[in-house]
Amino acid sequence: MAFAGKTKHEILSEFRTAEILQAARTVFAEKGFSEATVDEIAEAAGLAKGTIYLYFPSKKEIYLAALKNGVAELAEATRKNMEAAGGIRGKVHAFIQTRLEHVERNRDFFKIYHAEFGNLTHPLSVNESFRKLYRQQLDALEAILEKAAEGGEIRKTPVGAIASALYEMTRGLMLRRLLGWSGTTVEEDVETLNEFVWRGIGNS
Amino acid sequence: MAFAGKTKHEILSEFRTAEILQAARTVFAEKGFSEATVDEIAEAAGLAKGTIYLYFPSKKEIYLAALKNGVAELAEATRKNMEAAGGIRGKVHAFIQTRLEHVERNRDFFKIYHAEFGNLTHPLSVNESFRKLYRQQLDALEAILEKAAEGGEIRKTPVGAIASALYEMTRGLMLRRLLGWSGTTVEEDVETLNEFVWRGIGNS
DNA sequence: TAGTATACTGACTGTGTAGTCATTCGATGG
DNA sequence: CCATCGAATGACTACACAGTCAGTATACTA
Repeated sequence: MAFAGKTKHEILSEFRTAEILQAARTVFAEKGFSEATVDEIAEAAGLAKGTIYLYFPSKKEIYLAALKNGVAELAEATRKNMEAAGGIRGKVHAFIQTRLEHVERNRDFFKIYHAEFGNLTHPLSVNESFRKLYRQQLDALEAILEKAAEGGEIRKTPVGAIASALYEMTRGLMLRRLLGWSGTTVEEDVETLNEFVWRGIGNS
Repeated sequence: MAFAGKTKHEILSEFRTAEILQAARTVFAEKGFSEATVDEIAEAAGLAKGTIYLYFPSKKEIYLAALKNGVAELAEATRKNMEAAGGIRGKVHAFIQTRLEHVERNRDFFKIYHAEFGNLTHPLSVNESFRKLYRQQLDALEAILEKAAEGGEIRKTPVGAIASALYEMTRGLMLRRLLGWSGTTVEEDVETLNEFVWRGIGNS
């Protein structure tokens, strides 16, 4: 981000890369990977197709760059906010809130992200590492729930299934918002979901 | 299904159509729509490509036929079982159970079905009607919850969001099973989810 | 058995698009 | 004002694949 100590070449390169990724996100979000063309990305970026290939080796790499970028950012924000929150109740709330709020600010990314879940069952798909990342997030969630269950903070449940349920019900509301089917604010959705989850796993 | 009163032509036609759809389901499940080729479907069906086009006008139509078939079946089974069940508690249980059990018997279909959700945010995607169907199912679920809330069977909640959550947490466990990440039986998953949901929306 | 009808075939065509590269542009500096 | 050089261009190539259709095989009929 800082330009200090960078050569002219590096500055330009970073700028072009960011420019292309921004355009790619718009196009991939609208059409999906297969239907999008590199020409469209080039046009959206205001560049010729050849220029795109000066900065990325293939269409697939552009896609992966756009995806990984956002995924890492979201995962990190989620992890951080959960860590900062005290107690299982706070952590679950942070999980839901972080993700739902993130949608609003990154609609294009979320369309790509969401579409990628559809490819999870195709072994030879664009992104094999995406499955691992998904698995890691579920495992992390599961571990937190497991610990809370042991500590008596929540009732005993099969935590693996609950982690999936929690993850996916949140994603469900994210999708709902993406489709414009929510007449509610993010805060309301967060509270609705949080209360639902909590009454579900609470030991009261 | 019954062959009575059918011409030779009709019988053959039905048989070939079913044969092709079966092969298509296998191929589309494995690769997804874009990555699958008509040649592969032909090979899986033990037919030449030209023959495929005697029974279907395009690749897209094969896909839609394979998809709609299964979607209608699942929706109908779900509706029926929910209707037969008494009370909101039974209906919710029927919803979860029907869908989770269906996965086990229709793995290929579910991979296609699941992949299609990924395309929901792409307006010009293969299947525009899929979104409507999804919406209808959510609306139906919402209506049932709304009624139960009015009747005091469950506590007052924003039913739209809860319907999405319920739908998607169920789909989440379906995906979990599809990926082979469940070490549990269907019955266990059904019970886990049902208990989670019920404690979540119960007014006790 | 010959003649006809119908199901099937697979080599071929047309198209869309990923990726290339010879050429042009424009900035810098002598 | 010209020379040099890296960045950008876009016409072009190669290829994959959906969809076609002239030709073949098979089943029926008389």
